[in-house]
Amino acid sequence: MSDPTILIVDDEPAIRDMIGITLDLAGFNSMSAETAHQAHVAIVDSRPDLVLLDWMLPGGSGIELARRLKRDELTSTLPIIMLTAKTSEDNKVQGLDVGVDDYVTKPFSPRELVARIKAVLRRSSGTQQDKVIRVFDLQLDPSSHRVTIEDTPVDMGPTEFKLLKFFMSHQEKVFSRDHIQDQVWGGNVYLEERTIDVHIRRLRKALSSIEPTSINYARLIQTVRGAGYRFSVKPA
Amino acid sequence: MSDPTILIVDDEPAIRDMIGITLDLAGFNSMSAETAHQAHVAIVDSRPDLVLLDWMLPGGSGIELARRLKRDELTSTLPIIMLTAKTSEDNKVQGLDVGVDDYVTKPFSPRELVARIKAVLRRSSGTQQDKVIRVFDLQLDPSSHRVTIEDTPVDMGPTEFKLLKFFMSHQEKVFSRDHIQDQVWGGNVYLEERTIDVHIRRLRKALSSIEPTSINYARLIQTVRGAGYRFSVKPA
DNA sequence: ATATAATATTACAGTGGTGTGACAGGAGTA
DNA sequence: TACTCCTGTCACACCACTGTAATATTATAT
Repeated sequence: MSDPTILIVDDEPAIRDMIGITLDLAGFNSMSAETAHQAHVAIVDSRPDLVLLDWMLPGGSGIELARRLKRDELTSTLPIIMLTAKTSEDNKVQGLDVGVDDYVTKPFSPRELVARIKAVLRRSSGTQQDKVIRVFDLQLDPSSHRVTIEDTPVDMGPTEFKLLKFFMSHQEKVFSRDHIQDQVWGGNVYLEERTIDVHIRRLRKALSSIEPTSINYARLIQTVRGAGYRFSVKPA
Repeated sequence: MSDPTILIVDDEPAIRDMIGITLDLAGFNSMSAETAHQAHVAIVDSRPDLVLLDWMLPGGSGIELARRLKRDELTSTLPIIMLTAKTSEDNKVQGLDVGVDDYVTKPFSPRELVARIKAVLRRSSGTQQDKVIRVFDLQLDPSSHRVTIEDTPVDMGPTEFKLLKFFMSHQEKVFSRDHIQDQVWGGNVYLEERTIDVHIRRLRKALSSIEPTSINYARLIQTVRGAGYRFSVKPA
């Protein structure tokens, strides 16, 4: 996996720069946003691996953003570290209540910040992203970037892998082509709608290639006419 | 859910028309305003789903309008996409700062514009909080776009799905064909009245197809002679 | 009972959404 | 450089779905 990208959300340019430099030195990619709005746009567009979020954004929108991110299913697994000048227990509790992953109080040392970031990334990658997803004898292992059916490797391109990973981690739910594009390609790429179809086709083809040992796993990728596609264990 | 309405605010008629045509082709309803004042009236009156706002309105009132809309509680959630000829980062930052949801620089391709509009609408519409509707062993799940009877999937077309969803979320109430047409097909299509009957028939057929394990769910769709149809748990 | 209005049912042709193969350009590699 | 793999797009084919008209059936009124 390439270097994780960290989004810094703070209204003070000096803080943003300082943290940015620190993170670069520590081997992270960093990007920054000044407001909650900017941050939300950046998150949807660029899908960072972690967000450093200032508690005290103008308008008190910091915690509001955190709450929104955790509420929305699509961003709820995105790790968030809150930055705050206050040390009061109240805030801490309130922050963790929202579902924030960790908490750093200003002033903090670069070393502490980096350590906490690494810890959170390690924790979240252990539990969330890198967990093997299994459906019957179809296995997808994010960490080794591999898909197997009954322990036989399935050959597919990177895009099909991402597509399958997205579907397998959001089963039994229909996604429009637009939605799929957002999730798999990212928010600021413009595709012909039918392109999705072609990749679906390639994914199905890949899943069928191993057969016919047992069930046809391509059937799990279901077309919902007029609505989009769905990964489902139940028959269509 | 009918087509979203987009308000175009630009002082140049040519631009308004061009965008209007683009949006119509993409399946949106569009309306336009020439000045910030007109726009504000239109917003209050017609409550569009999104505003495309030219940055450079005469009198520099574009950004002023954006700020006002975001400040006013009643319109603060209305998504705004700024249009501008400038590519400078300054404007971008300033625009996002005001709370604008996205930013498109002229000249832009119709495809990009439509893609951004869709993305913003998707983002702002929040997570679908659609809950599963259940009547006895008949279940309709909007998020997976599925209808099941005793966990057996029921096959039906998109229109029948919408029809059933409408009925199940408005039980024990009679609806005229006109009303059903408005709700399921949308307001601006002309249908032969009998067409509704045919879809009712198709829906009943689909609901009967799973049987005969227990009750006949087609009976829940009741004909009310001279008035319309009704979804009811009680016998007719 | 018969007539009449309202609804049910069937059949059908047009359309739009999706599946599929082919292709050219691009990114990465040897 | 030549090669390979991958990607996005197009063009064509196919079929599920749609709306309508025509016919059959049922309910209400005379």
